[in-house]
Amino acid sequence: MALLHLLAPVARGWRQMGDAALAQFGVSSSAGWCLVHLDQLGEPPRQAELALLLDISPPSLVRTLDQLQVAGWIERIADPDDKRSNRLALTEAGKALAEKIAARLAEVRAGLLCGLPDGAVEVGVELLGLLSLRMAEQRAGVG
Amino acid sequence: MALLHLLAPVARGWRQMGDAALAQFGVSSSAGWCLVHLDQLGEPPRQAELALLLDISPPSLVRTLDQLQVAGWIERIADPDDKRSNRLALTEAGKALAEKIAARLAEVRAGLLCGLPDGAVEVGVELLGLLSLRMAEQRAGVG
DNA sequence: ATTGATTAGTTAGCTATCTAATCATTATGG
DNA sequence: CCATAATGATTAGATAGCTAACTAATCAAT
Repeated sequence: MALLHLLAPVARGWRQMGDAALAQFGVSSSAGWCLVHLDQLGEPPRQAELALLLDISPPSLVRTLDQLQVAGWIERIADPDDKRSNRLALTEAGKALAEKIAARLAEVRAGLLCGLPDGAVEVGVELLGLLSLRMAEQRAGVG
Repeated sequence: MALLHLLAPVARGWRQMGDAALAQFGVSSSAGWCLVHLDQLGEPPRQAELALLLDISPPSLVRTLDQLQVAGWIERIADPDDKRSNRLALTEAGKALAEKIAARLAEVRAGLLCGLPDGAVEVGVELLGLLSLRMAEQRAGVG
């Protein structure tokens, strides 16, 4: 019953915990996740690919990338095969930062998830995955 | 692992489904929930009480209440016992609208939650409730 | 009774997200 | 080969949330 109502505040809380944990590095949670994903990908992705991974829209990603680029942590490299698209690459400094951030976020996540009832996280992931699918269907199918 | 990453997009999706379902009434999802909660409460609450129910901060509520008041669906009634506080009451029209909205949102919720694995919703509620608690502790205790 | 702290609501300004529209480039189909 | 469609990134403008700071009113304590 209250499940759907809990989603937004818990999501906000998680973002705020990330923001607090990454404040020491001078980046927000959303910027931090950009860096972490870029570090984990082997090949420099296009912006739309990264947006898909982060579950945000391409326009939303632009601002964050601008900040990261100005700060010197990423580069937009022109794709030689397609002049419309950029490839997103970490700088040296960005790669080092991404690793610190990943470690910090893993700590925060571990602190938050430790000692939960057996199997709860798995059920939760399955549940949220299903809801996500259904929402995507509704947007596509009914609309 | 991906649990925390799923929260934000699913929460956004749910809000968007609410917005779409309530567009016919000319209200957003957040405004709609205000009305529904006001209708379900017996006594006209103060703004801070409603904010608590909705899991948002009191300043965030102000804008929504302004809109609802301008649209003629709620009234801010001066509390006779405490000149600082308002009591939030639905107008006649607001009460009628709140009931339509509650029915519409219940439909949407039912469509989204039907046929999920046994007990998944219960586990999800427990999980999110626990996370919410831990986040509140961290904010209070560590900060 | 006056001073100081707290509380209710608001305002101002920030962030992150969204959609719709635009521009440049690439792909496609007569 | 050219016209049209589709794609990648961006810009513009909207919304909902937040914190910090402010006003007005109430409470508490000497």
